[in-house]
Amino acid sequence: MTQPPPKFRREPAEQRKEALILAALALIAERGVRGATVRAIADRADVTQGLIRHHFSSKEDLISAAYAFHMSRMTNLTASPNIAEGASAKARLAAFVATGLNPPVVDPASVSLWASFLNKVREDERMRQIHEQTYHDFRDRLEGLITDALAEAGITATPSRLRQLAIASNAVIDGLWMEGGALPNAFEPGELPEIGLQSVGAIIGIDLQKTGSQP
Amino acid sequence: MTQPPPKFRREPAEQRKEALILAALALIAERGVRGATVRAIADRADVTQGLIRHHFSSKEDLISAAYAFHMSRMTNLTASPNIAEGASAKARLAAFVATGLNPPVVDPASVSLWASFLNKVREDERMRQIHEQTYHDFRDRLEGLITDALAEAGITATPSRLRQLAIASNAVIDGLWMEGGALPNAFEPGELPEIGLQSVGAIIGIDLQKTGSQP
DNA sequence: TCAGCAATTATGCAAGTGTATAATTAGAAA
DNA sequence: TTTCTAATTATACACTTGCATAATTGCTGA
Repeated sequence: MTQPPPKFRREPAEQRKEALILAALALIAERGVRGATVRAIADRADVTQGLIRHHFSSKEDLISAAYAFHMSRMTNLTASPNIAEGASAKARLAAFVATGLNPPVVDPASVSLWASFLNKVREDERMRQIHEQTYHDFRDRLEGLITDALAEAGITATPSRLRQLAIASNAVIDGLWMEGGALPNAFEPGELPEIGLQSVGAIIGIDLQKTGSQP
Repeated sequence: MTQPPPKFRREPAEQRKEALILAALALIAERGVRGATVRAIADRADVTQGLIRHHFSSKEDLISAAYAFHMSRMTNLTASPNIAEGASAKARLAAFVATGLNPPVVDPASVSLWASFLNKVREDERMRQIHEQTYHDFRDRLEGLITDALAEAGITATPSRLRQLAIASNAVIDGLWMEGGALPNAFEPGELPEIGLQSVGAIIGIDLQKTGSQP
């Protein structure tokens, strides 16, 4: 007697939750939050819809988890320095800017996800906190890099001015990121990081483009 | 015999269409596209739902019209020069930047609307065209102002460089606009235009802040 | 090997969705 | 006043939605 093949596989909870989150994110990016129905998500994850309610207390709960997951993923993407430890502060800042303006950070799906979540962020308190913290994390890292680069160049700046430089640089990066994702064909490859480096450099008063990777 | 009061008012088609569009926009800004159901829109416009189908061939049609209406409204808001005819090019550029970074252009509802529509833009060809044209209109106006301001200051720049300066300046404005709308409490009043003027000035190499309104 | 538990499926429901279609009726025109 | 038409309401239908509940079933530990 041969056994009939199993009708489904049991997965550890954490693993299945992540699979459901990934399916939700893919659908939200493709069709917006409204296209990410419980049934569509379950379908994409090759699972029946009841399972979602078993792992998440509600659809809102899944969406929140997906948002947190996505934001953390984006943070990790931009966090990876990708540059030698001993590099100059200027080189590190330049690398940070360039990373945020190249794939995979610049990506239509990412921008689409960001936009889809923005509305929920305004309603849901938990989401608002994730949003604010991610934004400030990114800006604070930027401010730190700017501070170091200025010090390295022998330029002094008040904390208030450093804050403004960080806000402005962050705005350039965000703006370019957004436009690059929303209008993927409007820019040449490499144009976004080039403009970004040039502009952040002009704002803080340091040329970031002619940067050898060596210290 | 007194006549019973009329049970409803007949409005000219264009007027009712605009009322329906405004109701739709208000709902989308408040609750996102998913909250803007046919019934909710009709309710807010003090009308029964059937009327929507009489004036628009489908809900999609209404949403498209609302998007075009909103974009045109935003364009008009930023287009109003609000500054004397004979003003210097520098002053006109500064006024343009400041207008885009103050209310009512900077506004949570506007950002929310923009985000809500972004997904639809990727699917719907008609919406994509509206989006691209609005973006390029704004950027082209910016490029014209930058060109004039540079010429006025005796600075020459290649067309390619002018394009890059416009993209960069546009990105700063967009980024600040977005952050100001998404995190209304994260910035002091007047901080956004201040940073915007400072940054655009640094990017193009002209101080835009110490600008008397006189030519 | 087998008992028990949690992961998974199966089924159904009540509310809300966009849309269609027919019945009213306000208001201008004659 | 009466007619006529387009604006408006009224009603209903088929479908989707999130959620609940009960019935299975894969797997692990004794």
